[in-house]
Amino acid sequence: MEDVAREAGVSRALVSLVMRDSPKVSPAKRSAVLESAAALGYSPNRLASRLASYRTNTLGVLFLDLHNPVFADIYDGIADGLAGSGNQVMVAVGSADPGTELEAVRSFVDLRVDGVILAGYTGSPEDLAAALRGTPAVVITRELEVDGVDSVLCDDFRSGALAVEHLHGLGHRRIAHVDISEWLPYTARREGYLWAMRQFGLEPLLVHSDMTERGGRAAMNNFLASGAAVPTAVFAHNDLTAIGIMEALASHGLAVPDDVAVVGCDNIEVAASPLIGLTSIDQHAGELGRLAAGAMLKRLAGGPGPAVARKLEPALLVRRSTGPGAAP
Amino acid sequence: MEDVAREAGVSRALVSLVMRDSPKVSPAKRSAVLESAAALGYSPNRLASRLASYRTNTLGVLFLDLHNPVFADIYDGIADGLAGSGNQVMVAVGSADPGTELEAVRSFVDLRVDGVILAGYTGSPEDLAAALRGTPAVVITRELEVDGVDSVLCDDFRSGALAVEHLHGLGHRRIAHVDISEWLPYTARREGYLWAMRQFGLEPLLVHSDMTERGGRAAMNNFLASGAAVPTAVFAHNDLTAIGIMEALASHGLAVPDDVAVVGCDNIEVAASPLIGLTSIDQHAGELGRLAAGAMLKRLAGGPGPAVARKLEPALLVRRSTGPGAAP
DNA sequence: GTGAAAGCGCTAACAT
DNA sequence: ATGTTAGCGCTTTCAC
Repeated sequence: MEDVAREAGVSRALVSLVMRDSPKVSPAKRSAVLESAAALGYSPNRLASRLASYRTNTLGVLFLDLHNPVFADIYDGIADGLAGSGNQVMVAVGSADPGTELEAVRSFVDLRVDGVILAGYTGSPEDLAAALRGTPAVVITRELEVDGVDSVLCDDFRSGALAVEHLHGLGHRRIAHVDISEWLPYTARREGYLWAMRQFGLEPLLVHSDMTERGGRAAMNNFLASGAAVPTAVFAHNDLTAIGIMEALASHGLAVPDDVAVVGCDNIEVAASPLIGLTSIDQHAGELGRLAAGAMLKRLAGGPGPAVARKLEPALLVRRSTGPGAAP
Repeated sequence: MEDVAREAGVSRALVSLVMRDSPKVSPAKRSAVLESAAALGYSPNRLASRLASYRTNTLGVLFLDLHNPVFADIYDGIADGLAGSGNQVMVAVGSADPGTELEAVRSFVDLRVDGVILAGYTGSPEDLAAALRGTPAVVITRELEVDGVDSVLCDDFRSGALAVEHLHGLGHRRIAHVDISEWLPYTARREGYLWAMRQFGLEPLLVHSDMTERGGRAAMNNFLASGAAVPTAVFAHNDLTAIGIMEALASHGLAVPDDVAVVGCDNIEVAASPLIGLTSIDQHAGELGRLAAGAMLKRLAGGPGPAVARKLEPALLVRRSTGPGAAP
């Protein structure tokens, strides 16, 4: 920078201004600076500028899992919602390990990102608040009551109820739910399922799995091997699990939807594929990402304040997996 | 940091050493520092430490597309290969826009990451070299001749040839290839296909698409609507495209593999699903990620030098989409 | 093992 | 509009 300034015959401060295209610099000097910068192959060290300016114009986005395509949809929404705001996105990927996500958040905070967007967070509100140290955050898919942390989600309780209502309407009475791990803080879908089952006077049947295709397959295989009476319908926590369930059913010679109807959740792209035809409950992933970006921008502009939550209404999309012929 | 030092009754330098758990500090002082750091809620500003130390212990990873699950496999491989190396990963996502990936690389470089891993890069070698400014890089899925930039890939030419050989062996003679855009630098699969077709004295049939499920569907729909003679087999550039093709065939009442056999590339998880049963050519995505991480670690340790390329042998996985009954 | 001093490369008042 | 002067929070010699 020193060199560029000398080469262009100006001061370092002027170079700094040009690099951030400030309007308060004469066109002549500007082009002179730009020219010698190009000649010297200079580009500003952003670490230094961030350190000095206290502003990084960078948002950290944490994904729980790259394998679930719903996160790609969320990413697109975030990118769309941030477009033109001058903010950069830094992505981190969590993992099954519960400590990893907090580690990633801490890392974002140590890097002084302006805000953190969490697409899925499985830890406690207290741990998150501690890791954030006041950095604004938006959590997608979960409602957290932490100051400065907004929530954007789809009504999970309603999603669970919607699935049961749909299946009940088709005549199903033995409706199972393949859920996630018991200890995860995502309980609303299960509760919606349980609530609706009770409303209809039906006996709930809960099986736990791990949110993956493989997990869904294993859960259903285990169940079928157990010799227990097979339900006529299954509601899975997400589409990946639902697809795994369909695979297990197929490998046991059970037809979908005639023997067993299946409902998933998320409405990932492949669910709509004619090869799969999975009835699913759309969580509006793209819209959630867009809203999260909007909420973050608003908070960045508006300063601290109490948590704001935005909850979307889920939408049932009926496809072949609960289609005609599904009546038991 | 000042405060922590005072609180613990030591100098700032000592705090710095403790924070980087240097071995040259007495256990007593160490715990004293750690304690007061916890009490004061202190955590080091990594921007400052990076600026001062010239080492970020961070690698930038650029993905071309989050929607293709093959990148999740690559990510897992990278994370696995980097585990225990003390390096952090920063992810950025490119997009269709050719400028975006270079922008992301420049951003990584301005942030002074120690190295960049590109999972898919569609630009020119010169542009990449310019954007990197000497930062070490590893490109996955492509061979680039740039100093300091290593390549890790699967033999694409062989993949294309393998697909044709497999289909020819099944008795197919009218074998089409649904390719990517003509201007993209990924031409080897196509060339392998063309070479093998020539070897067998067959007439090639090329259609271009965009690497997505939707694109594959559209390409096949267009083709079927055109009234041209339908090939008995199709080799798609990747699995996503292949699945789209299968969807289009299904919606036109054509059976796979009896009317048309389909071969994909990548061997993504869903290809193996019994619901899809797509014959695919495994590119060893996880292994590519692991190798890329290893190459990066090696380069970080070994300094600059000429480009090194590592090429893996693809593996054909035969499934239902070219299974028995496929003979035309 | 510990402390003092000199930067890392930039931004942000302030004065001109 | 442009130059000057201090830092940002940490790491790093280098003496003690």
